[in-house]
Amino acid sequence: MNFFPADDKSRVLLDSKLASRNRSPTKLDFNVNTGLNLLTTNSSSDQSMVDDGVSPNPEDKRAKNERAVLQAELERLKSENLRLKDMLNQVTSNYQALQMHLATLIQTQKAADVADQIEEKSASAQEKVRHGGGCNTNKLVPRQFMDLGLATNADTDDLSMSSDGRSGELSRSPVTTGEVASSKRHSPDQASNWSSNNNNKVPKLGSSSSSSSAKDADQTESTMRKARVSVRARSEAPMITDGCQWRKYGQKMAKGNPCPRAYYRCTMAAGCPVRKQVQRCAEDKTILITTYEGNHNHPLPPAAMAMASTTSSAARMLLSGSMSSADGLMNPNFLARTLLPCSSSMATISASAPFPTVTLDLTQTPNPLFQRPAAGHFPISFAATPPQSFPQIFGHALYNQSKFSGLQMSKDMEAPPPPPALQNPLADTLSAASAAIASDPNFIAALATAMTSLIGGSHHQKENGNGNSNVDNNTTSNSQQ
DNA sequence: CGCTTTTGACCTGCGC
DNA sequence: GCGCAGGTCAAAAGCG
Repeated sequence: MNFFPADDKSRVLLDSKLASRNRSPTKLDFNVNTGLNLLTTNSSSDQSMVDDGVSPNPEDKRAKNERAVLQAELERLKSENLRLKDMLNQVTSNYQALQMHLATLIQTQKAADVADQIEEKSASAQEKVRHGGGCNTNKLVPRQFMDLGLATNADTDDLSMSSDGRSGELSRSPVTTGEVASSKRHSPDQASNWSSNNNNKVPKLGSSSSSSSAKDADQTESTMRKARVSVRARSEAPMITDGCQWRKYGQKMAKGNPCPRAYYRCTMAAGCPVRKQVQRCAEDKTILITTYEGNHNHPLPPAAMAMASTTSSAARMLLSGSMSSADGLMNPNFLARTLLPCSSSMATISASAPFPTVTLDLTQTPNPLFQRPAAGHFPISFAATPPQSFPQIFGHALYNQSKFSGLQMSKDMEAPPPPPALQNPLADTLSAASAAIASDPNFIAALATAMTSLIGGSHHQKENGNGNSNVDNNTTSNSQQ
């Protein structure tokens, strides 16, 4: 007997094609049952036969038919769901593979750059050691580390020790450090002067005469320039909210700009060296230019981490690049390759300014990172770096860098080995991007949307600008800019 | 009363 | 040496 005419056979084939592998036994059972209980498992094509009025119990048959229809629909949806899942998995795997490949390419390129820089530097150091003599030689070697962008903490700790012997004071040393690093005005002795300025305005000239090596250090320091990070953002507010507490300590009319420039100092901790300048753009007064300088010497609230870390990272990278060259001047190519690849449309570096300055321009397209993913720039892979990983990176508080970077120098890297230097540019670019997010609410919204669509909502952690990539620092880290 | 802001004076570096 | 410009100080004023 053939209970399965052509219709049922074709349906079995169709079902077997749609069903997943592990569901085939069920499907088989289903089909067998269908064969044995023709009325209950008929598809809609059998409806006319079922409803021909011959059946003794039409209501029961109708219910069974409905059930059969629903089951068929369910099976269809299941198979479609599986198919979509397979597609999603394939797309995801392809996406991840591409990201890995891209990251590898970027890091390879940066590794080559960093290797070149280090090679040049070590050659220069060896040259100096060979030709240098006397007490200066001893100073030169650690200087080389600093020239690679290392924190000036060790140096300044020494200086603060020599000047007032109170370097252990947390609120003191960082201040000194922050100012020493580079202010063209404050040489290290002046830095200690700065730290005591609140009490005594008379410069401590005596402290600078402690030794000739200190003078050499002063001269060298005077050639260093303080890195700054400038953020341009459209804002009607007098100041962008970056999570920190600021106290205004001055205001000046700057040349070429009708808008006054305001000077703020971080008041979250006594002696925090971080300052910022806020000024509206002369050309477009809706653009607020905020320039950050220095590193915080205290723990930061999450809301402040993004901007603080960004300024720190960007400035550190700037110094790292600038110090890489033999004469301490900037190496724009290096910087361009490390910072700009990710965000050339929003970040610029000014080497001609009094201070080396990284400018993050958030006034352009709110999200160049996502709008131009294939423009040849590293798209700051938020997706490659899953959102939940940001807080991990983020966890390295600036406070810690500034606190330990000096020790890393003086104690020959007893701290856990920092990530390879080549990873820092990546981290820094992430930082820069996170800062961008932090300061632009529209960007945050765009990012949230993009991430939701990219990650499929599996990662719901909001960045809100807190994403930070202040990867634990580079041996060449300059925790105090 | 304590903190913040304002604002004129002062300091420093740089170019001429 | 002088003037300019950027940056900072600190007394006075404002504010909650």
